Amino acid sequence: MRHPPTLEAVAEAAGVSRATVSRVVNGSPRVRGEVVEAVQKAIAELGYVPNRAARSLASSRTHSIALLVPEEVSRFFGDPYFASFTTGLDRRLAASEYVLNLVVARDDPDRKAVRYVRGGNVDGAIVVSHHSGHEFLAQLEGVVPIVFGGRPEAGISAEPYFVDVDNVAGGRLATEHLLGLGRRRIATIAGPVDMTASMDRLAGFRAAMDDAGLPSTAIDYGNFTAPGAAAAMRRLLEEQPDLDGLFVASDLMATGALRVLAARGIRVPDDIAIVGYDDSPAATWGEIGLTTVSQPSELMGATTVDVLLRLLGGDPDVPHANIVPTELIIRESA
Amino acid sequence: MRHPPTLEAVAEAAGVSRATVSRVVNGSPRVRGEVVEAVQKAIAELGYVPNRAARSLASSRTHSIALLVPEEVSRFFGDPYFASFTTGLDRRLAASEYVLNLVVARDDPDRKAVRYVRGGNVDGAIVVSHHSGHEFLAQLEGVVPIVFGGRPEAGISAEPYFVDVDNVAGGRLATEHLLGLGRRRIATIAGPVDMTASMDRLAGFRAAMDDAGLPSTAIDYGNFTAPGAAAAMRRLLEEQPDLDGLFVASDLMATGALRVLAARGIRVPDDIAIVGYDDSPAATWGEIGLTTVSQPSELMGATTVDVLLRLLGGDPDVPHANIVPTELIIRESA
DNA sequence: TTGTATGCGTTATCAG
DNA sequence: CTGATAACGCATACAA
Repeated sequence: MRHPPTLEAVAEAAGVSRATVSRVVNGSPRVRGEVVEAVQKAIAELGYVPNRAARSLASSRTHSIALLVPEEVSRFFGDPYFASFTTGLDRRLAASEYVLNLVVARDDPDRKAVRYVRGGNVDGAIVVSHHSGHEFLAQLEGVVPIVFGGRPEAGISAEPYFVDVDNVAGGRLATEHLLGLGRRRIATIAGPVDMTASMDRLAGFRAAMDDAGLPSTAIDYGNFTAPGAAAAMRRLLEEQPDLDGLFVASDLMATGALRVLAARGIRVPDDIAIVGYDDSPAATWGEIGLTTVSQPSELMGATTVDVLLRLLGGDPDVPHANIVPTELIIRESA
Repeated sequence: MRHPPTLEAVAEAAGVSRATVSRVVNGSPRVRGEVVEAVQKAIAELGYVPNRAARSLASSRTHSIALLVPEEVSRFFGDPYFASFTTGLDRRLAASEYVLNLVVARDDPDRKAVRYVRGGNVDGAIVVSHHSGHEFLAQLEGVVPIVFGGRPEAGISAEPYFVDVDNVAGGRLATEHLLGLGRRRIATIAGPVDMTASMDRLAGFRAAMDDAGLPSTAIDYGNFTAPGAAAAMRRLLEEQPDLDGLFVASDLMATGALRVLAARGIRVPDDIAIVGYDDSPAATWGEIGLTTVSQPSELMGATTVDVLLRLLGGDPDVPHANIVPTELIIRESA
């Protein structure tokens, strides 16, 4: 592990001062053309790469941002939403000077994540999760700019920057589609009660049912997991066997519900029409394509980066709430 | 974004020198007890967190390692192997002082990944991928210690450190399971002859048969594809119609073999017991679950970290080849 | 346009 | 056991 070349070495090789080399490296316009060339030649020959720690120490900017994911690693990987979100984020980030540091930690016992951010490792952070109540995030308040993928629970941040879809509108959209198909005995499988996204979708469901003059009583909860949704589906069928419509708050949960229906010989969409949420890959895993509300998660990831970069760029009027549109993707299930 | 407290501030608050504070922070044994307490109190009160850039610059250690994944982001997330590998890796790393920097880049046009590592951002790197031929990795040679998850293709690294499964043991494991079921007329469908993984599995098969005093003559090759395996299956049945056991060197090939058996009305496992390899999703595609040899990917991730940490710790005799055991996943086919 | 000098926050090497 | 003090590699006011 030999010693890498420093600015000093490049300067010597090019016959200029360190300051000039630094200017060339940072693309300063006021350096004479031939000097630039000479320096770049020296850089190439020596294989010089700026030392990030030194650069960061001197400029107090790290050129890296953290993606904080307060989830289990397995959960992070298992959920297509995160995959898609991260893809959009990564793509957008690739076009910038920044690099991404992924910090996945469900709980943060040693406060490693907090120490990481507070230790000046990153210029900003993006937080994505389906959960809330991670009060350790409060420790990051005011340290660096933070943008949330999905509106955070109140209490985590006073006036957060976030990117989100209009989940109430999404829930309404799904439900109205079912109503438009003539379904009247419609149930919903919601996500966790401690998550705004989940609760907003439920609110949209209720609003649509109210508007149609129908009772929105068939409600159960699936915790955003397939097994959880399967259990919810069983309970719903027990209470109301003659359901003809179902809105499930995530596609992953929908797969769980579909499995239960298939096992009982209940046909989709003939007997029960189903609308999911997310337009994740899970929507097309099964025999029949799932009609679903599309969360443009890739766009959300990209937008989150945009917002953060504007913040880092010192843009004075970045909006706190950044809402991206949802749309209904119609397939076979409804 | 206020100015975070520095060592200096802590030193002043505790009435000692910076050097002493540094010692306390780094757990040096030779500091008087009461002084330690005073310093820790000051640290807590000020909410001091060491600045990583400065620390890294001074000590030339970053306490972070990179996970380099030369794949598409979507591929990285979609593949259960990576998910599981990363889970094991992350768990092991959580117990250490290190943090993980994820760098996913299929191609590296701007050499961002290379620059990142060469820029002194990490103390070491772990590389996982299904692909080979990523010559950009050669640029990292000698910069920091690197450990590969899975033996890298020759040419990427002269004498690489890597973690891999023991394919010979895997082939043996599968075959011995068949023998343990009382099967005696056992055939195998191997992979390509020019792949070590494939040949090692075959060697394991032969060794197990030898040990059992049985002839290992029923051998054919399926090129790791389902059609190839189907053809091999037909040839094997032609030569020896009374087979009662079969070891197929990949689950994908097993699906091809199973199709042939089904077409001929040969029952699995009643007539022929089958063991596959990989524990891939293909193992559960069919009607009957495939008993298969699984790569303990989570263990591999953890082991990769272990190896790297030993390297970083200056351990003089870390083995280059680190082989982890395989395990048998028993389902219905054998 | 270029060079000089200083400081960024820590660690590490000396003395004491 | 503790305190000065010199690096660490780079960016950047300030001079020239």
